[in-house]
Amino acid sequence: MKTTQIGNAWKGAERCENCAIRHLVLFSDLQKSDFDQIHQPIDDISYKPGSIVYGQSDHMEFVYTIRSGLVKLVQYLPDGNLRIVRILGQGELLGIESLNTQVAEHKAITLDPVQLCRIPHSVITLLQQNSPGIHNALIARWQKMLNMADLWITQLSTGKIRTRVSRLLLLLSKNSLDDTFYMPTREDIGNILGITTESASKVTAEFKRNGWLKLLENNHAQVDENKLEI
Amino acid sequence: MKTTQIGNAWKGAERCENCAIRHLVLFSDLQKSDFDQIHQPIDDISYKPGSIVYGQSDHMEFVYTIRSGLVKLVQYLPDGNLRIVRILGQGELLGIESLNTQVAEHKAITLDPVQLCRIPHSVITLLQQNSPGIHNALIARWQKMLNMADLWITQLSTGKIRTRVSRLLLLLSKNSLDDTFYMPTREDIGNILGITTESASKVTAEFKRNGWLKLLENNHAQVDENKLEI
DNA sequence: CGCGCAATTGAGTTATATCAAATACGGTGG
DNA sequence: CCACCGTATTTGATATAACTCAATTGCGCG
Repeated sequence: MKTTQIGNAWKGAERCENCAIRHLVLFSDLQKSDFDQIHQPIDDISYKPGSIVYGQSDHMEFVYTIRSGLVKLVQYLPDGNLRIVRILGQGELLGIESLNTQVAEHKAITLDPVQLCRIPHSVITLLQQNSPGIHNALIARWQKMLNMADLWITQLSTGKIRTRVSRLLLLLSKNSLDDTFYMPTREDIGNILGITTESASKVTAEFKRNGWLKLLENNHAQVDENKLEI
Repeated sequence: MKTTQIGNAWKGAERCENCAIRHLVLFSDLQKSDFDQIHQPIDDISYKPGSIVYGQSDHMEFVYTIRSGLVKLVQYLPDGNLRIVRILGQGELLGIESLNTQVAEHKAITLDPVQLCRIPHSVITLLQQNSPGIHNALIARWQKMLNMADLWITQLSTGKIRTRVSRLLLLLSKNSLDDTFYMPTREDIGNILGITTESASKVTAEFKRNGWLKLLENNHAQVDENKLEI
């Protein structure tokens, strides 16, 4: 299942300092001297779509920065049902909650090809003691996660199905760099919105017939932002 | 509306140090010397039920610790609809997001008689610079909020109405100190679960008929935890 | 080219919303 | 203390939305 290809592992964080997306990640505020403190290896790992990064209730010794790709966070209900509670993208942090509890609150599954940096908890702990800048970066991620959770409640769990699918597609579209975006499977759409796969399919098929939604290759899609109802 | 009775205002934080619920609040880890840094007044304010502590998008210069009572956080949708995204109780922090953005993400309304400590942002900022212990306290609150948000998504926005009402009542019951709990209005239950007031009423009325839910005076209630389906 | 999974579609059922009316309740003033 | 008023809650009948189940089609991959 977890078909990870361990790429460039290296000691310490020499390359973090020159990382192409450093401005987007946790270490954006750090100084040269801060990086010198880091002696544990920070690995750069590639995942195929559908890989499990970690499971709910897993004991965690790492957090993960998303370099590229999308990851869904899934939570299971006592009755076996599940709900996708967030989708995280570039620059966001996986397993942030485990920094305090050592335990993962969610199952994290990649949606498309994903590259992650795996950061040992001990690195974060060390930086927290010596590099005050890290605090704001962590808080910012907590805040973004909470905003997204609230959005999930108000926009994606409220109202008629057609409205909610619209909101989801618009959200995916806006968060994308170009005018196309990753189109989740109908099953995932169902688990994001708390509806059945069939209902998700009926609405997306209708949007396609109306020409408001166009499916492209590679699980991507494009929407007409003016036609979709909010 | 906002009928606040400003109670004991005082300079600095002499009384914070000896606060009866200090172990529950943001300042639990602070030392004597930390309190000496605080020179802005931290006011203790009482609110009647239904008072607006602050509005969505308000410019914020304070955060609020809940000394007692319950506060609902409400968010409005573009179409005027609303959803209650959280209910906060003793020891929790209102307006935590405004520490970074200066703007409130929610409207905060008291459910029952509430006592809050109003803490200027500047106090938190100061402590963040000089008293590292405050960071963990803040992170812990972010984490608790996020856990609650996820619970709202998975437990309270997923499944049939009867199940969701059950989960809500059980949740309220478990979070209560004694075996009774604050019973929200049917309208609030609707806005918590994303259902209509009538549906909320029909289910709660049914629970009452079955003897699984007993209404007490003072908007309190009691449930038979074994009978309510999860 | 065919296989297997994902997506779509349709018919029938069930759950929930809607609309309207009746009842219960709490607080206020006499 | 009681009657009254306004609001919250309950209830019922009906309309609509969503789910369920089953069958079919479409699509990517070997």
